[in-house]
Amino acid sequence: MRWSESFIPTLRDDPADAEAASHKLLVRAGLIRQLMSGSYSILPLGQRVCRKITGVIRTELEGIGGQEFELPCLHPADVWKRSGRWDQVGDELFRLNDRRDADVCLGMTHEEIFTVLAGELRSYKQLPQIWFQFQSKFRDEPRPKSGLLRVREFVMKDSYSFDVDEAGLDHAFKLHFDAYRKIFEKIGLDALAVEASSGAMGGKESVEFMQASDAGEDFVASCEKCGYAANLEKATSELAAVDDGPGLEAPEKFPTPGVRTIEDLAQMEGGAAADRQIKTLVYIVGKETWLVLLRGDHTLNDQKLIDATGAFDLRPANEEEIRAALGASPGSLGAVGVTNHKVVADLALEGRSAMTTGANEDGFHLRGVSVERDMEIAGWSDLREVEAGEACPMCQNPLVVRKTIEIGHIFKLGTRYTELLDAKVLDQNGKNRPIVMGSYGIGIGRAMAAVVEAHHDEAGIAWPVTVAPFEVVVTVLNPKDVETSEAGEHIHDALRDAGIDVILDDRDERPGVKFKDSELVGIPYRITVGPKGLKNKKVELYRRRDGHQEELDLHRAAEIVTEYVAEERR
RNA sequence: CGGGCCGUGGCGCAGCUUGGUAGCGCGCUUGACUGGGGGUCAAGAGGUCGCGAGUUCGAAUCUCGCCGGCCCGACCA
Repeated sequence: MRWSESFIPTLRDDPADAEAASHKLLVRAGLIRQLMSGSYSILPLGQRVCRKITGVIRTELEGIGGQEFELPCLHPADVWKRSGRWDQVGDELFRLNDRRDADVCLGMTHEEIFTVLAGELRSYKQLPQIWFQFQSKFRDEPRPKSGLLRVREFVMKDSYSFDVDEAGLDHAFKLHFDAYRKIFEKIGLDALAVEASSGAMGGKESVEFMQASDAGEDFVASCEKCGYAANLEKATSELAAVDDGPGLEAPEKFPTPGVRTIEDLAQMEGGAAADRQIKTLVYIVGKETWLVLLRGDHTLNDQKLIDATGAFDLRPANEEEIRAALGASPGSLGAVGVTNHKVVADLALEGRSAMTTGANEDGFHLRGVSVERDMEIAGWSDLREVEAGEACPMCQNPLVVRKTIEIGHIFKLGTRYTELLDAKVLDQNGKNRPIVMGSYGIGIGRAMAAVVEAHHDEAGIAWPVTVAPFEVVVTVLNPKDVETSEAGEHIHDALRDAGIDVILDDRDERPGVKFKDSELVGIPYRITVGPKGLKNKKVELYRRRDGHQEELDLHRAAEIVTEYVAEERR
């Protein structure tokens, strides 16, 4: 392949609207171009990388018995209505009408459609099955950002497992877990597997694969010592016990003029330390008003509340709603004596007494409150967000919190979809039972961006050989010099014939331009062919990853570099 | 959806406050020189100044509306 004939539109400057390193570099190196917010064209160089990534994934999935499909993007509303998601997912689903005015939508994933196909399975003898595809997904994200990291249209590898029972699902899940580890390792990512919330997906267990990066938007708590790791939406920690001391017979109201915050009350003479206060938050859950209780110094994690309530439309109440519900303004709220609203409390409040909380009367608080004695708690849940430095729930070592990119997510779905969409088989006893299902995803573009986040420097991208658009570039310094350009072509042809992905930079450009471009694009090996070296029958090898250089004999260069590449392909 | 910023040749930007011939760098075309880290010289091509209305003799510039993009937050399979 000749650079002079390729469409590789590199840019000297960073695009003005890019922030994340991967965004800047993918655009500058000519791999992608934006079409509109959250929608990108993949250019030839980017497509080559994506093809390598999908190749790695395909190999591993076929290795665990996966069979490849290709399903439609355009779905009838009917199946989404039957699974309940038509009403559940809201604005994130792209909905449209066809010419007969029928409701259709663009698939945001393919549980429904695969489940419809799984309806053709009749007997447990046909199980297990693992089905997968690479297909575009559409999600009308409220805020696309960071180039390929959060988009509205993207290709995803999604796979689905179908088993007779839970044990089968556990096995399929484990197969995927191991396959994912291999995939991410092979494409050059150092993915951390973490416990995650299943979100609106349903199901009871899920694991996310996270790549540490400043460009990420998820936070993960992990323990360096025992390996515990969880998304902050799920993470827990062990807290030091708080000594409440002797309490009171009954709550006692006291004036707290001007006190609006936990901090105010902690500072006030006769107030209470933050960890001796009860924080009262008001949420609108569906059509109901709920009170959410936390220790004063703790923060609510919204996803934990969503998981605990099982609600999908939930938001903080506004000032008027709070007044209407409790008769006081934020700053003096409490749950003592509240019976007309549902009250949920964080586990850290269990058994606590002699606490201070709002009196539902502006300017007054209650002290001497015992949580169980004085409040009607409808449910206890883990609701608070873990903070860095708190003790690991497994081994008490201090937890580390890191920003990460979610590059893969695997779910144990269970029978939600198969029951609603009627995908059942007869078991060994001739009894009809819903297939037990798992679902597993990897975003291809996001994975590519994550690799860039993990492998770049000031000069540009530094692809691992396994996903590089080209493994070797042969840079001809002076293409007008016949001897130089012929030498370059010979090396190029020899590498190509040896099965190496090689590109010949035969452009009539200054050497500096070609060096900069090859480093920006991030090709792992560069063989420089120039008149100076040729006088001694030498060419120069440059390794992008660490800048290592060595001189090679002209006639052995292709052979040696082929070996280097083969080694790194693994 | 709330807050902030921004739309001017392919890319990056100036011009707008104070209305009057649309500019710079890079890139692009042609030619010459040059040839181991984005070279030099010469001659060129390329712009409905996001869109629409208004004010004005005259609008990139002022006013209003709309559209689009980025960032923070909300949200997020």
